[in-house]
Amino acid sequence: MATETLTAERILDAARSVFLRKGMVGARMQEVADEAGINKALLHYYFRNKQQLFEQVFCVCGRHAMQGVWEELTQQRPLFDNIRAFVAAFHAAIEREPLFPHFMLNELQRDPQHLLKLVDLGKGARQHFFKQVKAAQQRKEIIAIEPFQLMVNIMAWCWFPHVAAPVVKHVGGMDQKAFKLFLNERSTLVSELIIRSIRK
Amino acid sequence: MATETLTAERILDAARSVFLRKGMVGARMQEVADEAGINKALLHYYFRNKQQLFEQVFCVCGRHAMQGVWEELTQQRPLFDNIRAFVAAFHAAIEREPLFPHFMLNELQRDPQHLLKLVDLGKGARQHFFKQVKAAQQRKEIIAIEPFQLMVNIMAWCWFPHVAAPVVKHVGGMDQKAFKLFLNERSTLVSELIIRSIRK
DNA sequence: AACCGCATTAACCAAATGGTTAAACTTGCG
DNA sequence: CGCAAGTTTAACCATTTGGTTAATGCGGTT
Repeated sequence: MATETLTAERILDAARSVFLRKGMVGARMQEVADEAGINKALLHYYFRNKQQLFEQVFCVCGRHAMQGVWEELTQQRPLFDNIRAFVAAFHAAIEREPLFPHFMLNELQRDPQHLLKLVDLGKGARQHFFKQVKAAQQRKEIIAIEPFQLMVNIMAWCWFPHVAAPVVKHVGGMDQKAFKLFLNERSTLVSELIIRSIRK
Repeated sequence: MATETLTAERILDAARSVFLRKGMVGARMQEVADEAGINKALLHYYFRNKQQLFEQVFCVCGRHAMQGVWEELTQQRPLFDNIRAFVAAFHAAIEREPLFPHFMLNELQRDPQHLLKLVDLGKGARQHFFKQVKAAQQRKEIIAIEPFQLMVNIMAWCWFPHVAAPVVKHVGGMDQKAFKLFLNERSTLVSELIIRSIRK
């Protein structure tokens, strides 16, 4: 039977869910097995050990969650439009996998080794972005700023509200619904304020 | 003998170091004991269990790390000066405890219960800040923006580079020294760009 | 010295957890 | 059918880890 791929798929789904919630350290193989509806031994039959299972999930998740987001930076459009599109795409992507930002940063802090598997993902997009920023600077459209600092600024405003979700919710006195509204407002606010912060 | 407070102090120091690096889940009581240069049983003699030890560390750490930072927002100064002072103070504080941002957000994600112990810390400062923002808006000094969004924007630019330190370092191709330089540049850049993003 | 209370330790315990093994079940095929 | 190969499971194992216990050390008091 071709049940193999089905089971493996079920395992990967369960693993992704558990790892995203608990992280590599906090995740329990038993919990993954339970959520996949299988025996723990079968887990080891498909994935030799926790580390290997984690790496599969990590790579797939990293690629899947940010799918199509980086590309928005490489389009043949004015810089500001690219920024707007990128922020909007990011917002939409995270809505599908809200725990991704925290998970990713957490695991990279724990073992920066994993960086090597992901860093190349947005490389082309970043290079294109840097070039476009420098061009805009030469045309005096934006202020003098290290392009990398600008990149970090954009990422910070996109990622932080999710990484710090519990704090933001609590300090702002929001429930889940209010928080979603808050994020929605941000989606456009962020691009406009980023542009405002650099426009000449 | 008054060695009691001394030992307890040594334990708390060791615990803070270990917890900051490994987090509550990844920390090992044995490692704390080793780093404090004592027996593991003595650890439980002073702090009944891991949870209690963690909570002590968490509270002390949260208060200590941000000491004097929030206050910068409550001074009788123009809004922009308060923002500049806050960002600078934050930068200086984090330099003393670089792992604090990641630790804090991680633990709050794991168990938002801890929020209750810290949320009141900056409450007065935030209220004062919000009032000042609204006043500046009425005087047409800054654009219309939800004060809370502005607050999140400031925090995001301050916290994110530290929370995402490994990624930032790696993508930017920086070693430790270059990273410190990068953060130093940011310290002034952030306040100026924040102001730029809202100034009318 | 005898004693008392706090500080400290070595040895131990029980639960959790990642991982293994050997047996059973399923399915396709000659 | 009967067997071979892949799939699934119950039971088991070794290690780690938070936590306990009972004994020892040690300084001050009478």
